[in-house]
Amino acid sequence: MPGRDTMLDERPRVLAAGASALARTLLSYEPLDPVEVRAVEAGLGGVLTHRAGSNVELDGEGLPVLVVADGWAASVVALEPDRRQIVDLHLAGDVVDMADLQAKDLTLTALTRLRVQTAGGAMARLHRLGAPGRLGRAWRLKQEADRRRAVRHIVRLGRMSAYQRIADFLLELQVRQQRATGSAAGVIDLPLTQDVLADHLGLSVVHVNRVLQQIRRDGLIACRGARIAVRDPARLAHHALRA
Amino acid sequence: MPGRDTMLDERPRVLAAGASALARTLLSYEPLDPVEVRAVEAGLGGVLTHRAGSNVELDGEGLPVLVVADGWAASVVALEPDRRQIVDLHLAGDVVDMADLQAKDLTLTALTRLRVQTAGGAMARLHRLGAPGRLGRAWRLKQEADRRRAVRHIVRLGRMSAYQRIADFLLELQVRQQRATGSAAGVIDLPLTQDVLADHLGLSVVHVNRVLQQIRRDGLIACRGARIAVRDPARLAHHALRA
DNA sequence: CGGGACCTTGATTATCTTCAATGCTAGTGG
DNA sequence: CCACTAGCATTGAAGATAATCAAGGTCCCG
Repeated sequence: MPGRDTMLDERPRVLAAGASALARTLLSYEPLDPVEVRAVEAGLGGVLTHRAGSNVELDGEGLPVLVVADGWAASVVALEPDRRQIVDLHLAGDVVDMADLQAKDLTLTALTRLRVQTAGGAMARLHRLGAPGRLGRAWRLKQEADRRRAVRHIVRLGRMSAYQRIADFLLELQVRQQRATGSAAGVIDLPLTQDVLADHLGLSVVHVNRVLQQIRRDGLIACRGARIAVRDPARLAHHALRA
Repeated sequence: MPGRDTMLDERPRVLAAGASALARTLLSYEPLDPVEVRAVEAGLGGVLTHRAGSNVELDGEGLPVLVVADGWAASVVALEPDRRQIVDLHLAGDVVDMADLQAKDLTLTALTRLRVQTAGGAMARLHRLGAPGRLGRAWRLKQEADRRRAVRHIVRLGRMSAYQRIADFLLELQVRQQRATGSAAGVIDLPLTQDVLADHLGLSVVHVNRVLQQIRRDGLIACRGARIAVRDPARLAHHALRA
């Protein structure tokens, strides 16, 4: 089968109007005026760039709140060598509270070239303590969405077949990317190895490979490099629930 | 092994008989003086009792923060009829933020006779926004522990065998119960049906049954009704990691 | 050209589910 | 007191799903 796949995909992402992924994400939850949007972007610190495969460490003393500007990161629990669980995937527009990563054996790893920004004091406070107003509400909605996502992932791991897990994961990803980068519906950017997918979805690489092929053969998706086209969203959603 | 140690002796190891499970739990994270303990208990509202099997609904308008006084509750995601995932188990001393349960198809169910208290305004604020002082710190530590527990559960579901899942779950439970009720080490109170266990651990009832027997036959635990005795904690812990 | 990272494939095996009974115990009403 | 039921634990047999093992294959890069 000519399934040609991934590799580092370093095209500069096309972001309309210069809006950051975080701002886009927040806007997708709550209408914000330009002043509030600027407040968000002004609240972000310098950009740190990490190579794919490197761990994001905290050199400073505080426990900053990070925002993913670009690229993919993962919260990883290492078990025996060659055995790990990717607890969560973080992509552009996501907020990562490093305080939650203090748990031993839980590390933040760059899966692709990764750019993160530290959230300044005001933003970190907004994140940890909440804030009134539309901005606070947008942020709160984002946090609630993340908690729902965690629940969804537990359901995936606990009660879904491999086919369902992958279908459901792709659907979730599509929505997330639409929110964060305003990407077109029906298109998913997935610059991850099947190995990473496997460790996130609790499956073996081989099985992920086979099931992905099955989903393609079923005409639900089509792959071209790191890009996935959702051919039949309705049927994909249907299979995520029962199949 | 009661190591005699001045630092340890400052911590109230033996708790007052009438202390609530919540107070006990918080004390297990941070030494609190009697005034602070009373503040916690004064911050709790009336007790609501639920029959086993009933759902905990919100009759009032607000989204209260609940504290489990007694019994077991579960956050349940219902899939098809006869298919569900128990996302989390709540036992005495646990704090349940009903705001997190607003997600559709996520309900709070009483697994046994259940008594819950609403956390009054001050306590709810402390929960949602944090607070300074030892009390705030204790609460924050409890919340962090809960987040670590969620991560641990994802690892269980994603990367552990049935044997490991059950062993690891029992170990976690033992520690939780020691914290909340000061129960003896090596004893677990588990008034849950194997059905519930299965839906929490992502397994079938039949398999839970067989694996439990295996663990018993291996001499790691012994069961007498709803009471489990941990016969060999070290080996149980070992099997939770690699078996 | 050789090596490395990743995807793909086939064969084999293990783990776990499903189906279908069978006990067991406690509660209920006659 | 005794069926009688309901809920739960247990068993066996059969089958499905997914893991593991072991190669190849492709593409890219130094």
